[in-house]
Amino acid sequence: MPELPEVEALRESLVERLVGDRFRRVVVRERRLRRPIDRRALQRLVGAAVCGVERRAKYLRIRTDAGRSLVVHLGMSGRLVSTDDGAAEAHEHVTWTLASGRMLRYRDPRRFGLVYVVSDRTIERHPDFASLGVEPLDATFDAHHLHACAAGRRGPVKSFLMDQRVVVGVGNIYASEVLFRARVSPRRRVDTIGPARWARIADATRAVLAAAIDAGGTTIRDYVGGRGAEGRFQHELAVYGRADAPCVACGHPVRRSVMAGRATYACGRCQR
DNA sequence: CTTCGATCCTGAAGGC
DNA sequence: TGCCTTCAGGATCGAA
Repeated sequence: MPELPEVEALRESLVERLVGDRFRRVVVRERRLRRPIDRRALQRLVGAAVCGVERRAKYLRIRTDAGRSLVVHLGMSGRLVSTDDGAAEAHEHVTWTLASGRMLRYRDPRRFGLVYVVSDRTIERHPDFASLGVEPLDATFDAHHLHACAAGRRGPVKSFLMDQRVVVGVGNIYASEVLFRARVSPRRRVDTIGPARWARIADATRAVLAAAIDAGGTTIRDYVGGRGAEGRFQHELAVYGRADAPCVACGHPVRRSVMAGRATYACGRCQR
């Protein structure tokens, strides 16, 4: 479900709700996520104050003054929402109560997500974080970086863009959107891409992700922000989910295909 | 090493 | 209405 813009929008909405507050109680109803939840580790964060809410790739990191961070990954169907009160709904696997009385709720029907605690001292060496690529909104992300990462590879550029070891945060929706904006076919092999296309891909990646963050992310089905609000970028999608509809640039029908088992959308006329 | 396919899980949507 | 199939925003694992 959530790609970088959704997690970043979530981060922004949770910062003001969480920082300065303190975990008072935690209830784990279902521990079987992608990896089992460590109840005791979550329990040991009770009493700790939240001192920051950060994002790395698609991971949300809630820092505490205990020198440990609560890490949340939303998988496909996860939600993390801050409320003033209310009862647990279906598939709400973890509920935190904070000193302010506010609640933080993790809900994830498909259970592809993650909730765990990691020491700030070792988080960079954690297997989830150790091999992550560059942040697409950092200055080090550019055409040169993409070109260098592509050396020795020959697969399609869409899979390459979604490879979190190359650049983080681009998932299935934004991969199609970025390549449309860059006018590059998702099936184009990376060993046939020259400097001009890499530059367009880097520029389009930044532009699409930034616009999606501004719009509060994309809500296709499950995603909501930290206050339960849907994103608005679904209204700005150029190709994703628009099979057979006219291309916004040339009017040619948008084509849906399947790559690596994932729905892929492109304009066969605009993208080469 | 890369790349591909299968897999984890539930619910919504569409076809008949 | 109800049953069945397909599909869904992620990431990992084993195999080729």
